[in-house]
Amino acid sequence: MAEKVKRRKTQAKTAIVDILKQSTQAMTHQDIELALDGLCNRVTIYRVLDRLVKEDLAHKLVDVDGVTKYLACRDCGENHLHHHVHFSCEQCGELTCLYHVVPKFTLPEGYHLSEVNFTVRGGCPKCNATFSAAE
Amino acid sequence: MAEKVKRRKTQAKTAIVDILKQSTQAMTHQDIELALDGLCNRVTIYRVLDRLVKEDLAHKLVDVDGVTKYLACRDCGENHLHHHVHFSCEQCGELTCLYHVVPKFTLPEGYHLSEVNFTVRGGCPKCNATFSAAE
DNA sequence: AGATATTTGCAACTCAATTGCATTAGGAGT
DNA sequence: ACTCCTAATGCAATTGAGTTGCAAATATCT
Repeated sequence: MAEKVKRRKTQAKTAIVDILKQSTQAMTHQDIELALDGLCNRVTIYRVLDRLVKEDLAHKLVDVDGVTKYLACRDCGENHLHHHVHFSCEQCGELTCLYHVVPKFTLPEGYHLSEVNFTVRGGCPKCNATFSAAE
Repeated sequence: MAEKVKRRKTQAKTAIVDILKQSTQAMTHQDIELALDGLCNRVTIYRVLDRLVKEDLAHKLVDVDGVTKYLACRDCGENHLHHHVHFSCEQCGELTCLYHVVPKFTLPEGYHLSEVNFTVRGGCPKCNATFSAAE
């Protein structure tokens, strides 16, 4: 489990980290590719993202519809866990972290927990507002 | 939103429903294809599964690693919601429903909830037992 | 600057899932 | 049982996300 490889600070990595940090929502590989505007190859993006996840600089998470998205790590505790709820809006498609919404539950005897993925789908405040207005 | 189409009871559909009902865990398309043993085409399986989900006879859910799986509907309330926790075992890969584990949480003002996907990853009792024994 | 291991680009590939279209087969009405 | 209509199926081709092998480029250390 020990990190053996010496990571390098490359153009692609720096750019991708910047893009992720600037986004308030989780981004798909495609989103990132678009934002990079040809700075590097598609494959490189995949590889950089993998590395970022390994280095605990980003989270990889899967939306309710199976789309994988990436998110810059922000004040994740020591354990790098995402115990809070992820909200996926049906209208605008945004996937955001509700950092302060942490569900309470207890697993039955015999289960051991290592990772959690809580995703809630529905309408976000922004879309609900325009939706109500249109009615 | 009204169902316009007249659904038909076909060989493929009956077989797939049976297979799903007999399984205690969520199944991938591949699992089902294997169980069907050539009874119908791959594409038909996809289409039948889509129909089953539309008819509220099955749930489609995505594992933490992005693998989509299907599950027969069992005593789902009127709303067909899966508010309970899904447990995904890291060792054996099984995805099971913990029907009695329902997390408590409250969304902030302005959010509207329509669907929920709670997946917890870790070790299931069966695997934890063998794991401990091996140590 | 030179050595070395990491990172990148490219092309080819895998795998899940979808689509168009012609054919088959439920099932409702006669 | 026969006919008709439409849903459902099979097949082949396609899409799209993600991966892999390998040679070339480049970051980092001395």
